[in-house]
Amino acid sequence: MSDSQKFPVAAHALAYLAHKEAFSPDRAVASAELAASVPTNPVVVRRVTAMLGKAGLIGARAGANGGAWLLRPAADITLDTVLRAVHGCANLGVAPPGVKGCPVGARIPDAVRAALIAADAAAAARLSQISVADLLADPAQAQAVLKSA
Amino acid sequence: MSDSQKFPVAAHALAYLAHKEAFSPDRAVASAELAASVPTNPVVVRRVTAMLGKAGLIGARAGANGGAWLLRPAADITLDTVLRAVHGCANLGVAPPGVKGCPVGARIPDAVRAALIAADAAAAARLSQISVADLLADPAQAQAVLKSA
DNA sequence: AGAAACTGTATCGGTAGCGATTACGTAATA
DNA sequence: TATTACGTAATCGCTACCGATACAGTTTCT
Repeated sequence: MSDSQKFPVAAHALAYLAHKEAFSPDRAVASAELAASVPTNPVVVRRVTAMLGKAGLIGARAGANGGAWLLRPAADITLDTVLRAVHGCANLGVAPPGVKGCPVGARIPDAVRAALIAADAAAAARLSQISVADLLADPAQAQAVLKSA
Repeated sequence: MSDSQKFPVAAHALAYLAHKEAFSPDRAVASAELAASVPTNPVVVRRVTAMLGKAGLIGARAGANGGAWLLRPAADITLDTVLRAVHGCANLGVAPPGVKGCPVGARIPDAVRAALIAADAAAAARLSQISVADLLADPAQAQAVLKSA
C-alpha cells in the first residue's frame, strides 16, 4: 500500500458533513450527495464512511432520508484519527528484507524500517494538529500552509 | 504515487556503501554487489543510484572495477535528502478536485491538499534528523525507535 | 589491441492495487 | 407496499512498479 485515496476522500466527506451541519440522524447526508461533492462514486464514499462509522466518527442509517452524520463536533475530529480510521499511513515504501548471511545487510533493514516508522509517526503528529473544522476555515490559511511548504 | 520501493532501496544502498567505506572511486561497489545485499535486481539498484548520482550524493564510474561510491560522509547525508533525490514523498493520497459549482466543495480540496503537504513536510523534517550513518548504528537504537512508535 | 567488467537506459512481461461500476440483501420511511 | 439508501461482494479496466533481458558506451586489465 498504498496510493489509496481513502484518506483524502474521508477528509473531504467529513468536512462536507460539518459544513452541512449534519450532527444528528435527521440531518443525515446520503452517500450520493457526498459523492457528488468529492467527486467520486457513491460506493467509494460508502466504503470510507463504513470505516469512519466503525471508528465511531460518524453514524449512518439506511432507508429513506438516511445517510451519514457526525457523532462529534468537527473541531474534535483530528486528521490523524481519520487517517487511522481508514487504515492509512505515510507511505514511503517497505524496507526490503536484506540477506541473512551478511551481518550488515541484515541489520540495515531494521534501521530503515525504524526510519520509515519515525517518518510516519511525524506525519501523524502533524495531522493531529489539524481538525475537520480547520478544513472549512478561511482559505487564506490553507494558502499560507501551501506556500510555506 | 507511490508505493515505490525507491526510498528504502536507496537508503539501504547508501548504508551499504558507508559500511564498505566506499568513499573514493578506487573503492567503488558494483551494482551487482549492492543488489545482492538488498536483495533485488542490479538494474533496480542502478535506477536509484542514477538518481542519487544526479542529486550529487554518490559518484559512479563504468568499466572494470567500476561502481558507486559516496561523495559525502555518511553522517552528512540525511534521509530527507535521499527521499527528495528519488522523488519520494510521504504518500497519503491526492486531494480530489471537488466540484466547481459548490463553494464549499471547491474550497475543501485546497484545505485537504494543504493538510497533505503539511504531513509530508513533517515526515521530511523527521527524516532530516536521521543520517545514513545512523542506519549503521547499534540496532538497540533502531529497536528503541520501533517500540516508541 | 582485445577481452572483460560495469554503468546507464530502453523495453517487455507479470503482477498487484486501486477506483468505478453493477448487483444484491437489508433496513427504514412514507 | 413502494421507495430510498446503506453495506458489501464481485468484476472490470487502468496504472505503476518490479524483475529481467538487451545493448551501447566507458574503463580497466592482460
